[in-house]
Amino acid sequence: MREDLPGRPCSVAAALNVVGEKWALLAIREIAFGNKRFDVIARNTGAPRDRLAARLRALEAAGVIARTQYSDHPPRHEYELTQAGRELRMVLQALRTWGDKWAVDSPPTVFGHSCGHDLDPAFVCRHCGDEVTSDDISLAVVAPGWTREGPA
Amino acid sequence: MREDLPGRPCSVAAALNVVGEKWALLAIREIAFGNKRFDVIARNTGAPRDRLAARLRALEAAGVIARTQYSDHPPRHEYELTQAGRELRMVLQALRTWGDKWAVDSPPTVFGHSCGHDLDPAFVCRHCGDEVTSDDISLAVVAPGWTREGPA
DNA sequence: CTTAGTGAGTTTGATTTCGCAACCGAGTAT
DNA sequence: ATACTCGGTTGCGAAATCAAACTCACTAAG
Repeated sequence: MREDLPGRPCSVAAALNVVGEKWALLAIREIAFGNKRFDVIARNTGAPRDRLAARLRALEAAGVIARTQYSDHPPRHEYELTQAGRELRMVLQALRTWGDKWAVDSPPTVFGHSCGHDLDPAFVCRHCGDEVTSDDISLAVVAPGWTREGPA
Repeated sequence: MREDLPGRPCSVAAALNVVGEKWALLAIREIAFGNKRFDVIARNTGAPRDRLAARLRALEAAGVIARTQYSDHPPRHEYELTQAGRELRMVLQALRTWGDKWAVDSPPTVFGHSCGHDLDPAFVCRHCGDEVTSDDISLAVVAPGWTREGPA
């Protein structure tokens, strides 16, 4: 996982290196819904079977999903999210929130929160408790390799 | 933007249809940092110049970025985020949070919130006020085309 | 005035990835 | 005996990606 990425050192780039390939996040979406089987994941994502097989292997190697055998003869596997994979659901939720607003006519799904209501998530700053909108985030501290205008 | 996607109707898929291609989100990251110029974006993302040119055009067509001319001879443009693009910063933040934890050794950047502290964002349910973890989200209502196990 | 440099791409040609359809092997159902 | 399911793999053409070089229009330096 320490392959040197081009561009600046960046957690976004590193994350995309894991889940940025085609179909990866949709496969994770399906597994997050509890669809553990290859055929169902393939149908629901629309991914070509060969690509899906390759993605699932890569995601397993990256530690995002786990493949467990549920039958010996014939060998049959099912997929589940690891802790890292479960936490990717927040990424899916952010994409869904954006997509609901900007990429579809009307939201095709509504999610519920464990409190009983429909999920209407807000980003909140843990320090001040206020909602964080995308306009009041700013870059504060950077590691070597970072500058505002970028390395020469 | 109403191209029929394979798989289920889904805002995540629709969002990825806009920003899921390679380099798209990293280009948006750079523009969000205020880097408006082609060369800087290319350097900081590491994207090949032709791919970057293609992405920027697609993102402009999708309404995520705006290209404005700041010089006539020679024609020179600069890129800015539209409102849709600014709201994608929440997606970047979700990816960054995940990447900080699971895809890098130590976070290469720290962001600040306008309250003055380092940004430590939490997802909170607007109804109950409690923090939403990825484990207490569940699918509640679905549009036609959705089932748990998926369409035949 | 000649030479070098910058900015924003485009072109070229090789490499990778994708997508589709067919096939396969081991089992189960009819 | 035949068909069907599941979880893939194989082959192959099409599309996307990549790195490097090239272009065009201008600006700065000597």
